[in-house]
Amino acid sequence: MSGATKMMQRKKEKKRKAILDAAITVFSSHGYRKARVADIASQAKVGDGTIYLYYPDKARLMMAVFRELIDTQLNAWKEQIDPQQSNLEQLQQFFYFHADFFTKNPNFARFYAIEMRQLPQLQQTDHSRWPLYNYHEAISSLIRNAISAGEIRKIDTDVFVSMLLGTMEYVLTEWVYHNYEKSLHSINAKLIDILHNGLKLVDKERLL
Amino acid sequence: MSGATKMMQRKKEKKRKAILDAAITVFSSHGYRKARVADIASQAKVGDGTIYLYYPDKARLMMAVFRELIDTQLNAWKEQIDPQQSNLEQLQQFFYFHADFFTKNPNFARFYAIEMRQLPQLQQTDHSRWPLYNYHEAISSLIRNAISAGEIRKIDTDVFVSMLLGTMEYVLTEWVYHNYEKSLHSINAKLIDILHNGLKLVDKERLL
Amino acid sequence: MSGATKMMQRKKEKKRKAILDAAITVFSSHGYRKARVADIASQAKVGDGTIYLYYPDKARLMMAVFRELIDTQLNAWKEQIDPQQSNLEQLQQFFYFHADFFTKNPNFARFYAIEMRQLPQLQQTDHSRWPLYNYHEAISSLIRNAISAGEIRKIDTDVFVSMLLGTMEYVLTEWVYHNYEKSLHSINAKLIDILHNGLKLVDKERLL
Amino acid sequence: MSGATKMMQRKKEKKRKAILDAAITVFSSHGYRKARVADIASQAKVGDGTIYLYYPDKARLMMAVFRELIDTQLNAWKEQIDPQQSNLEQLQQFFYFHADFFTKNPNFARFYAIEMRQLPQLQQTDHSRWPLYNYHEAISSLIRNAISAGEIRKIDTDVFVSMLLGTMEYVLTEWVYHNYEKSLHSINAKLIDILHNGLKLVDKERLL
DNA sequence: GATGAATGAGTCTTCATTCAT
DNA sequence: CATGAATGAAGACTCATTCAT
Repeated sequence: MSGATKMMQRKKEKKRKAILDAAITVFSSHGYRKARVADIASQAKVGDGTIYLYYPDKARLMMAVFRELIDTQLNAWKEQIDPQQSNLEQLQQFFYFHADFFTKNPNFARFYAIEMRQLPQLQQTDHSRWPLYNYHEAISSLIRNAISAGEIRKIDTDVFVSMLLGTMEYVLTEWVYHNYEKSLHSINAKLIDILHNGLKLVDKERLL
Repeated sequence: MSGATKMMQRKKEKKRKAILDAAITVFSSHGYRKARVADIASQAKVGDGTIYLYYPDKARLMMAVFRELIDTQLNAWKEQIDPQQSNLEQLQQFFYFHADFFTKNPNFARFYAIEMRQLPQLQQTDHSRWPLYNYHEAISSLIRNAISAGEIRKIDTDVFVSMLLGTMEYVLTEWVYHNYEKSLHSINAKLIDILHNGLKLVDKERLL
Repeated sequence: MSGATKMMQRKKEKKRKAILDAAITVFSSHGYRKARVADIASQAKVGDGTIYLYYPDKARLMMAVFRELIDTQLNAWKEQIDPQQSNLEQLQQFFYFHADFFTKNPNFARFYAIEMRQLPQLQQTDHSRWPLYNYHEAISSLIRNAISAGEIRKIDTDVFVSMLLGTMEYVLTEWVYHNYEKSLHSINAKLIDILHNGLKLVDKERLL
Repeated sequence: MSGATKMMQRKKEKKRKAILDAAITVFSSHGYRKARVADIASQAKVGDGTIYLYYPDKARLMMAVFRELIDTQLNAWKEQIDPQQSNLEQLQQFFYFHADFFTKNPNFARFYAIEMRQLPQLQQTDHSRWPLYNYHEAISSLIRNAISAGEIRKIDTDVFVSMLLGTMEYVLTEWVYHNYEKSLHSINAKLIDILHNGLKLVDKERLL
């Protein structure tokens, strides 16, 4: 009996995954508002009502899609980290990794930059509901480590995370709005330079 | 004849302003989607159809509301600039000014951080349609001047603007999501420090 | 499974009929434009949206109503045909049958004469979409048979059909416009005389 | 003073004509429903409200347009009548004349065949309001004369008029629906044959 | 658990007509 | 007489969600 139950659970999990995948596809190509639950259902090859056995409503499904995407991204990033790299290098790698990903999947860039903003406001009493919570945590931890390791000076971690993710979002949004001109990689290089060295005149310049 | 026309033009302009003000109020309190055109009309004390004599549709009205808010902000900021200040100081002032404003008008913060993101995508072939175009330009020019004046080193202006506005948006969004905890001013100070000095260990720290 | 499906199909067909009947009633009494979809829905005791599961829009529903009426008419006419009658007599019967029907259902006369003309123009690339296509075909075939059987001389079938249906429509329209004065039957008799004998002076008259 | 008044009257008449002409143009190209009063006004180079000084509402303007077109047609037809022709020949001429006209002005055919049907129903207590009243009268009179002159046999005039106008409308409608295939002239010839000779087998055929 | 037919709330926009100037 | 800015009524349609089977 327990075996049968396990199999059913596995089956359920498979169905949940099918729905999630369908949702990713449909949300990505149509956007949250235009995406119809019925489309997701037919894409997932389940009945319309079935979706509601797995997710309470469209908005939560969207949230789940986000978390799925973000987790997938985070994991992919973590897997390709070279443990020899310093924390700072890993952080830089974070941006190059995403520049790569979005360049290759412009649809997801639109999704990330535009669609995330359409997320219906849920009660935000819980910080961990913040859609980018996991990103925040991952970067946050890297920064703290970099500080501990003496790789960078002691800056405010949260503010710095906001700078990084805010810039990333903004750049991405502009990139999408302006039809994928420019190169995300070239932007990255300039960004890292500013972050690392600040605005201060360097000694050489000061001499001039 | 020309007198009458002038008076009518003034009257029309007054009505346009009434509609815009009503729209700001209604959009701010209900959000773009829940705001009904009919509510805006009655708030502005005009007929439903009158709105369409001034704005082609709800989305464009929203755009106009934005531009109005942004322009008002920009002008208010410009007026309180001390011409004695360096470009860099003016830039810092920009953020303190906004921190002030949003702290005092949290409704507008929500509007700016959340509602702006609901803006229906119009054809974005024209860069000047970018909602924050004026902000971008204003900051951009300050930065270029600061560079010319030797106040800061020669960084990529566009990337830097993206960092500033992106961070501002992100911080604001977090602030709204997390129910106006923290203080925007304290965040500002930390932000400016990071931007100015970068991440690099300062000599003193390095010596330790 | 197949049983359940069959029952559902029958249920669906019943609902389709309910909607169609409600539409006939509402369209007939209010006219196409004033008829509200919501009224049809409540008359049919279904939800507003349900109608759209069966007909893509109001205009197509109207088309379906037409075809339904016309088919019903055609079938009723065919059923009461006396197979002993010649083609010509059947043709005459066609008009007497309709005169009867419309005299007894003046509402349908108004519908047929007036409302049909409000039909939104769909793309008319396909001749079989022509609302009176079935009528055209039925009469056309009678005429061809009458010619083959030597009952009437060899005239142009299409033109003759146009004469018949056009006259029918016009007489009906006048009848409705002029508040159902005259008798459709008396008109019929005169019409048939003209059609059959033409305008030519008959020999007797010529002799006078 | 009387001179000035006369001039004003002439001016008014000119404006009425301008509005009517504009209405013809706009109604013909957009159809009654889609035609906007404001478009007619601007086409006529008058204010929107001005139209209502000349016509009580859109529907009556449409009626006026019809009468204007029909009168123009009737007059044009009358002018080209050869007084030597018999009444019957004049009647035939009536159809050839219209076939010509509509072939050269397919837009008006659409207008006549389709748009006339959109005419909002006015109270039809008065027969002379019947849109085709003038046509009816003109043809009616020709027929009566033809009968008196012994050119045709004594048929029911009204029914015959209905046949003629009904057929004309139907043929025109089909012609428009089916994208102006066929030739109106060729149809005319067949039509006249049927009308004149009826359906009866002619002696020659009877012999076969 | 799964289905998918049924529901019905909810709103932007048009445009004929009016009337103050 | 002429204007044209202002009005406001009116309704088809979509689609997230439910629930009987």
